[in-house]
Amino acid sequence: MAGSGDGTVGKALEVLDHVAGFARPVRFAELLGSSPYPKATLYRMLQTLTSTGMLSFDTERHTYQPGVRLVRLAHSAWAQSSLAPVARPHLDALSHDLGETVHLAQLDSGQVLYVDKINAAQPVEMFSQAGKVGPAYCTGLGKAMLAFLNESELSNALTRQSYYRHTEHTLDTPEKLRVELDAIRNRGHAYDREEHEMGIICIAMPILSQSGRPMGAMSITGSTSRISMEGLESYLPRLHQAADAIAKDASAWRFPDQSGGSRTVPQQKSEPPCQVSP
Amino acid sequence: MAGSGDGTVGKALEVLDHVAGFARPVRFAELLGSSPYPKATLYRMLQTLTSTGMLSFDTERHTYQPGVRLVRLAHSAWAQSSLAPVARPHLDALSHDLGETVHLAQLDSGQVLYVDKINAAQPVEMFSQAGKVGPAYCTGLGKAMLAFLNESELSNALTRQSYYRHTEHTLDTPEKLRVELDAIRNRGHAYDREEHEMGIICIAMPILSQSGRPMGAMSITGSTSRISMEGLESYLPRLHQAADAIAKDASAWRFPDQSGGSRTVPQQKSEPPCQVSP
DNA sequence: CGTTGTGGTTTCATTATTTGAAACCGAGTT
DNA sequence: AACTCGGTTTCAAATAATGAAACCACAACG
Repeated sequence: MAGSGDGTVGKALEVLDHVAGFARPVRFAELLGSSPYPKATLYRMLQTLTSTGMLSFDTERHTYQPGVRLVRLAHSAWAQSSLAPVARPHLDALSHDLGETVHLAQLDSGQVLYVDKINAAQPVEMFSQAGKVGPAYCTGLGKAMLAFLNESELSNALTRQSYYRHTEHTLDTPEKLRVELDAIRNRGHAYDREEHEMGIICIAMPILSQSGRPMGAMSITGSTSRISMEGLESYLPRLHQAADAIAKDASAWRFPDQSGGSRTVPQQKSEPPCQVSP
Repeated sequence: MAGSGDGTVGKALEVLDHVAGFARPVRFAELLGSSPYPKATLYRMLQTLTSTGMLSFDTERHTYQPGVRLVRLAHSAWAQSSLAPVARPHLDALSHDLGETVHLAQLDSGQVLYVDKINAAQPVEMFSQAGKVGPAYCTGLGKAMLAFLNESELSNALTRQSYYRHTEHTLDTPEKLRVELDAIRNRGHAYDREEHEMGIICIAMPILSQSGRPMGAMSITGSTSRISMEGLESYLPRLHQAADAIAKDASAWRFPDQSGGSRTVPQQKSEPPCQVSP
């Protein structure tokens, strides 16, 4: 039931998030303005984060930005904690068969975290998609996952939604949303009827563990100009099959090898500082 | 000149790295075995990291693994701190024209951090490539960047190499490496003559800032079965042109907008804990 | 040319957090 | 029942974080 800041580390990470929140390099003063911490404290936190490579500091412009060390860490997070590696072949097949765009996402802090995307035509946009976050209350993926949370998780998650009215179809209150989630739970899959963005619709399905918890969700997306809700509906069997297959693989996965605990080949010796200066 | 652990946060991040180092879920005891911290301390650190979502804990198997929150953070790191977004069109064009695989990397802690890859044929492998790290001393990309570091940075970086002899062509001492780096600095580009992996060769070029510092490097890779060193050499002009263009764009970049400091649309309300249980 | 302001950095006594040895706990062995 | 092996909790001592205020560099101003 811990709130936000777990000790020093928690605070430091809040600051990190804060910096990442600006989608651009930020100056100290800007951060200070929008931060609960006093000057000196914030200053020292930034110092620490910078010297550990989580942030990088541009000495010319005096700006902070998320450091590349994160990219490295994220690689292992993505490879291990996300469904993406297991799901990839299934998504590929699905997108290939149907010729539509397919998304894979997981729930993170009540938000939809995209972890993979297979673009129908174009050659993928990589990271520019994976790692992106979106609202849960108004996307097919989000609703598909929310619908299968237990009550305590759900009520927690519902608190975190902004209920911003993106379009005229957005479900903009927890009450409306709960009704929809019940329907989804019964039906087994979710729709996005232009609730997040006009002209964009999708059909989404949760990827459930044995115990029925949502490990993630996948969706088939289309634009109203190209496809109708009924059109998407017709993909249901394939979608269902893919989601099941991923769930199955994901559970099977989890027992790689119980062998030794070190990397194959030595790569480096110790840890270092890190700084940018263009 | 700070060593490794900056205060509590530094230590916590070391632990995080440690967990990420295992490329699989790890149990407490395993970590304890290979950690300098006493039981209780390590335990509490893991708790903190888990409750902040940097790690996730599998309650069934009692294992830790990097948390998805990292993926989210890395997205902004990648988009802001890496050359990838700016470089992407150039890499695409290059790979398309030449029909070869192109890599983009940056130096992180004396190692090569891949931030993008355009695969000649296949439709990209996403994160599975971006975020990966490799040795600097025996790759074209690594050597291209090392060659343009200043003496203090270089000697620091050279310390961090493992000099593991991957192939019979690997330069396996700092001395040999320095000679090679001098040559590269004069020549302006680097080769990988099967130094990292037999059958794989590449030509690499640093991407230099105005001040001559290496912001990153790019390479064209091939297998000896398909192309010769001379073949790669013939791509030099295009490679050079691309590297220059990226350098130019990267410097021009850096002035997005000076407008307000908040996101466009509200997305969530506060920060939460995070846990996995499949 | 001295004054005021702004953005950033450092000091230092106070306060809160981290630390780790050791005790403890629960679930399997033997 | 005694023992061991992961894992978790306690508690006084050691350490690190805190933040008000001082300080510094530099630029704009009067």
